[in-house]
Order: sequence, then C-alpha cells, then structure tokens
Amino acid sequence: MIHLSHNIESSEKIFLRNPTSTVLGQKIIGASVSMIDELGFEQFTFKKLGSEIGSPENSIYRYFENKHRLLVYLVAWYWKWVDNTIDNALSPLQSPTEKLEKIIEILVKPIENADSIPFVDETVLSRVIISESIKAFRIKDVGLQNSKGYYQNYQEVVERVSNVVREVNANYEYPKMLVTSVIEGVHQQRFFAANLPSLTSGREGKDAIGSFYRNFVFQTLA
Amino acid sequence: MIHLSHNIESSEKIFLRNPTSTVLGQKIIGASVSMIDELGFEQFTFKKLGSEIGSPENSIYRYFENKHRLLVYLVAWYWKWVDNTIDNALSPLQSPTEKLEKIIEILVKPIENADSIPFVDETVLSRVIISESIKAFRIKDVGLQNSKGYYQNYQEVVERVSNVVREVNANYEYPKMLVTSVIEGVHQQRFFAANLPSLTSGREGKDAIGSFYRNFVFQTLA
DNA sequence: GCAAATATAATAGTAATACTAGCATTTATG
DNA sequence: CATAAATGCTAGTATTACTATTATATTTGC
Repeated sequence: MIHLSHNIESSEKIFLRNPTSTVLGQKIIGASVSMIDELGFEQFTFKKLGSEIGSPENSIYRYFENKHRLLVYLVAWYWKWVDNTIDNALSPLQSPTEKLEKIIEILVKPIENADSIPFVDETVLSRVIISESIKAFRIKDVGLQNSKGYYQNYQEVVERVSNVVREVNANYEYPKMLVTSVIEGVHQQRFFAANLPSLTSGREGKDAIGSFYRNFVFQTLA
Repeated sequence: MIHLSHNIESSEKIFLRNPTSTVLGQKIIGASVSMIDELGFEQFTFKKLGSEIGSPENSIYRYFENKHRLLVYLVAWYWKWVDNTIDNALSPLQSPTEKLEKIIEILVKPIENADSIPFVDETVLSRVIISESIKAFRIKDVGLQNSKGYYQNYQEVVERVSNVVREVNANYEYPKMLVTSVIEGVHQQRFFAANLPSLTSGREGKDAIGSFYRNFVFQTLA
C-alpha cells in the first residue's frame, strides 16, 4: 500500500489528518474518487461526499481543509503510484531506450490491474487524474502550494523520467519540457479522445496516442 | 473589431445578450479579463465584477448565464482573434513550411500589439487564456457544450493549422493531435515557466518553448 | 479491563456564492 | 416624442464552504 505521509515528511502535509490511517479517511478517499469521476470536480462537494459515506461534512473537514486540497492529495497519491510503477518496471539491465519505451507505455496505457490500493479503484483514479488534475495546478496561488511541497511526487516523476531522457541523449537541452509535454499531452489527448473526438486524430482500436508520443520522444532525442 | 456574434450564427449563442453591442457589455468583457487575470477564475465572481464596473450582478446575468459561460466566451473570442491573426499572416506565396513556421510563431509568441479590440487588453487576455482556458474545456459536460458549438472557433483554428500540416506532409497520420498538442503544450509550458519554473527547461532570454515546439513539429513531419 | 485520549456525530450556526423575480428608471430607436 | 429596450434597485432563495460546541463513540496505553 502507498502511504503518502511517508513521502513528504519534510514538506507541509496536504492533509490535516492522515486519511489512510482510519476507516473514515479511507471511505473519504474511496468515495471522493468515484464521486469526482461521476460528478466532475466542480459539482463535487463535501456535503455530497458526507451523505454518500454517511458522515457529516465537518468530519471530512478534519481530514482536508477543502476540496481542492483533497484533489491535490489524490494527484500526489497518483504520482506516487506512477513513480512506484516506473521504479518496479525498470531494471538496470535495460538500455536507456528500453527504459524510456517502458516509461512511455506506463504513462500512455490506461490502468487495468487495480489492486495495489485496497480502497481505491486505480482505473477510476486515473480517469479522474486525466480530467481533473490540471485543476490542482492551474490556479492563482500555485507557487505557494508548490513551496509547501504539494507537487513533490509529480516533480519526482518528472525528475526520474528526465534522468532517463538524459541517459538516452545527454546533450538534449530540454528534458523536463519534453517530459511534462508528454505527461500533460497524453492526458489532454486521452480527454479529447473520450470527450471531444473531433479535436484529436486516430481511429478506434489503434494506439494512436502511444504511437504519437513514442514517435515524438524518440525523434526528438534522435 | 472582432464580432463573435457573426461567427457562430448557426450555433447556439454563448451569450444571452451580445456584450460587444452595448457599453455595459463592453465593460463586462473588459473588466472580467483583467479581474480573472488578477484573481484567478475560481476567486472571480459576478458580484465582484459588478462592484468593479458599478453595476448590480443581475445586470451581468442578463449577458451571461454564469461565469463559466463568460469564460467560454472569452476563449471563443481569443481563438477567433488567433484565427484572424493567422489568416492575415499567411499568404499564398509562402511555402507550406513557411506558413507553418509563421503559425508556430503566432501560437508561441506572447502577444504585444494590443489594439485590435478597443476595450480588451490582448496581452492580459492571452495570459488569462494560458492560465484559465483549460477550465472552459475540462468539464464533465464538455460534450454537451461542444454540441452547442461553443468551441467552434477553437476547432476552426485546429482545422486551419491541420490543413497546413497536411500541406507540409500529406501522409502524416495525426495532424489534429499534433496541432492540439502544440497549442495546449505551449500554454502549459508558458504557465510552468511563469509559475513553476522547476517543471520546465530553458534559460531566461532564450526562446526555449518556441525552439522546442518548432523542433517538435518539423521533426515529426520530416 | 478501565481510564484517558482521541475520533466521530449531531446540531447549529455564518458569510459568501450563484443565482431569480419584479418593478422603477433611464437610455436608445424609429 | 413615443415606444421599446436596457439598466438599476431591492429583495429574495438555495447551495456552498466553511466553523464552533458539545455529546457520544472508539481506540490506546497501562
């Protein structure tokens, strides 16, 4: 199981009370993921979440200051999960190119095996991240939130992948720009494919997004 | 001056009353752009906008159903403006490659000459678009909004640029994916550069984003 | 196994947001 | 200058986004 609390000890905590350590906390996380997926972040409220899990909203406020902070927590959790997934998938035996191919596959491929976290459906979580995670970042006080370390797990993934990019091509000038372009671009294209298909390319069944981004990365680094 | 009303006649209107045709409407547009820039979209309200322009909020509701619809309007306006800018910048004399280079320049370069719309500062508008336009799209009912034609101007830019992409390389499989990746990627990198510089690459002064995306496009199409 | 500490529930409240309605007044247009 | 249209004013509602207090469960430490 992934414990967020262990990973950001030096930073301020995203939560007020660790939700993974109690039954109510786990219900909050589990239900919020599926409710944000169903309602969208704007229509999601702590009141609705409370009535879903049978607890008053002030109990939820003991875990998270507000719903945005809860979203930031889910985003941090997701990227910790991705970081672990990448870490497990890579071996020192692989060539840098093989590593990068594997990483792109992880970033592009929809999640299927949903069992690493007991009370959250990772498939649904990844759908929420695709649709909503941008709202954790694209805010007026993002710099302040960042200074508190709230995006550290995301940054660690960016760092880790950037390092592999540098292994592939040590002279490449913009590794982080490449990595964040792929991560956010994949989200956007997957959102478009699911919701505004007229704004994206590629037929059903073909792995257009994967093919596009593999090509993007390896041509850029060639 | 750009009149949105002329461009989407076949679609449902984004507004309830055309804001360009009255003084109050123009004050609403002008003040909302600068207020969203200063406050961020979440903290921006019709109440605050009303007290800024000296009108009650219900007068604003006569122009726009809600603040999200106003954002959609600003986004539509911006893309109409970009569409015109691209249209004016291209000439049939140019080669497809020259056209595409010009388009990328327009999409990447921050706006400076701010005089095509009298009551809106395009520099501020483009900052708002970079930070907030994703919130016009990344919503639960985006398909419904799209079916009403609210994103038509954006789609027209995507179409127009995709056509130039096809002129450059008729065999390329994913023109729209390339175009939307560039458009949204540029926004994201510019947001990161301004707010979370640790997540992007490139030194001050150098046109890193432009160089990155020019390279991306022309290597992809090579 | 019990006391103390902690977590949760229940109730009650506030300020702000996101609207809507009705009517009086001002401003534009033919 | 009459009529229509737009705006302002006042008043209201439901919901959101919280906070506070106290009572009741539930853990935990001894």
